[in-house]
Amino acid sequence: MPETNNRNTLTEAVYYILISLFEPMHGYGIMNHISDITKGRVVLGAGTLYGALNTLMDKGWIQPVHNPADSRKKEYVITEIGKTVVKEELVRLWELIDNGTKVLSEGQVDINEPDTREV
Amino acid sequence: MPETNNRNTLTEAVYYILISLFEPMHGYGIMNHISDITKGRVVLGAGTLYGALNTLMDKGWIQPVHNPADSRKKEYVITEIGKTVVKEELVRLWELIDNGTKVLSEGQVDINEPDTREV
DNA sequence: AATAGTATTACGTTAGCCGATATATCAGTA
DNA sequence: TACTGATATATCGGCTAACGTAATACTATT
Repeated sequence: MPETNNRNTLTEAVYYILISLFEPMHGYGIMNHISDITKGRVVLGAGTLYGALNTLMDKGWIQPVHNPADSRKKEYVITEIGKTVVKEELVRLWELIDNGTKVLSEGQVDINEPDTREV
Repeated sequence: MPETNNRNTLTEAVYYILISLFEPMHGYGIMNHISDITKGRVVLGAGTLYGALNTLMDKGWIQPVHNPADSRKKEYVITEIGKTVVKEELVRLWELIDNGTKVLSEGQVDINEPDTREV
């Protein structure tokens, strides 16, 4: 029984699906949308997409939307819970960037310089 | 043959190991350091840590450092390649944050408002 | 000897992702 | 009409990376 569930990070696929669904969108549209806003860097396979959609539905992070106009297209939209998850993920991403830029700006410790860091 | 290798993202563990090694550090110290700077949010298991260290050595992102002072401690440090990887990861993280904050600031489309979006 | 610090690996589990495949609809066109 | 290509949903199966646990072992300090 793992007490510390470290899997509280979103994959890139899930993250982009979630932020795509701040407006209602159908599966195929999500694929194209993600490819668009990442300039082709992130391209989801069909298995990834529809698999993730099911998982997200089970978790209650997204929900289906009925659109009577085109019965062929099944639309989804993010839930309030899903929005909270995205916000929490953004906090985590900020932490990563903070810690990363910190060491990059500090650069290397000069080996000839006396090291005044705390032990 | 997958043209689009989508595995160009760092895991949280690898990311934090890399930025820890902007100054030389030994395995056990890395564990504690990561736990420190993430305020206990990220705690690596031993297997995760040493497994990742080996992988990173193979990739040439980190390299061993000899410290004659304490032969018991095997120190590592990030390479130039490793630093480049971190910088590229930061670019990716910025993209995620940009796209995320964008939809969050835009908020929801008001359902009573005429929808002027493109089709 | 006991304790704390440190390194290492073997092993099992799971998540995540992709490719292949099947199916169906629609628009355009030959 | 029939064909074709793009659109669209869905699932199965398999591969791999990632992770954690546990166990082992060594060394320094007390």
